[in-house]
Amino acid sequence: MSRRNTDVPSVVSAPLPSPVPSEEYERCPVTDVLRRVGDKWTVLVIVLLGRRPYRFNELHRDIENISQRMLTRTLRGLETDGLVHREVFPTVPPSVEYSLTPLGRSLLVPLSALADWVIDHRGEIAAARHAAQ
Amino acid sequence: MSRRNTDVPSVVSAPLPSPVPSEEYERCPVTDVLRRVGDKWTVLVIVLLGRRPYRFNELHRDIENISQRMLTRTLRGLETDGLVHREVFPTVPPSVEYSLTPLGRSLLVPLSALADWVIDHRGEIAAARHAAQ
DNA sequence: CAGGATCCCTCTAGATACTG
DNA sequence: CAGTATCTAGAGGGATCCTG
Repeated sequence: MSRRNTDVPSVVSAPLPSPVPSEEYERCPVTDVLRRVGDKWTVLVIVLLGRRPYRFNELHRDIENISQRMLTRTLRGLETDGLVHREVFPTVPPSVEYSLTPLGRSLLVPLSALADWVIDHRGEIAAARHAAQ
Repeated sequence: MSRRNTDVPSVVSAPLPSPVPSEEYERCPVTDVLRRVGDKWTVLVIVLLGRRPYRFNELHRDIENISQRMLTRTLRGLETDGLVHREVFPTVPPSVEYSLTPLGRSLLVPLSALADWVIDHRGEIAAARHAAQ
């Protein structure tokens, strides 16, 4: 892979066309995933499921203030993208277990790196925001 | 730092209280940064500025279809968080140059890792979405 | 050149109520 | 238990016009 900036590896420093055609970013897969992961609940759900499988109401209890609707939507979105596995046990009453797929588990690695960056630099960000008022 | 899951380092596997108190995620700095970076234009602007400094209309030309308003808002947001530096040259007509701060440049590293993950797995994600219809 | 101001529209989060 | 259905407020995003 060609790289212009040796300080920053990977696709982020790969050449882009100029101007960037709209299809390249409106459907940009990176932004696509960032938007999924950047919503209000998804990261928290992924982190919890990274520890162990959860049942629906277990998540509902452990994530304070999430509505049933948003929990359902978050889980459905993750399931649609193949990040979460949903297993229904035909018991009475019904029981559904959610867990990370191998794909979802692999996402924890870069997500964790980004989370570490935020933790390491949140002071600087807060200071910049404060300075900007 | 304590870790439960040795496969996945860092804060993502650190213990969380149960239930997670609302302040812990509503103002969660990780989600906060993810939401900034997860909007429609921010990543593209960061990536471009990671190559070289840009002037306003240069970005406006190179990012096809972005409105002036959204470019301004995106740059202001990045500036507020200390990720982008804005330098005004008092020429006639006025000239403004945008560049990444060291903080912004450091963000390229985990952002790049996440982008690489997406590139490596976008086939799986697309397949999962297709399978889910 | 680099925006600010204004209006508008869509999309999503969230609350509430109901159900197999 | 594990959801669905409906409604609303607000944010995100865009088009257009205007200016130091």
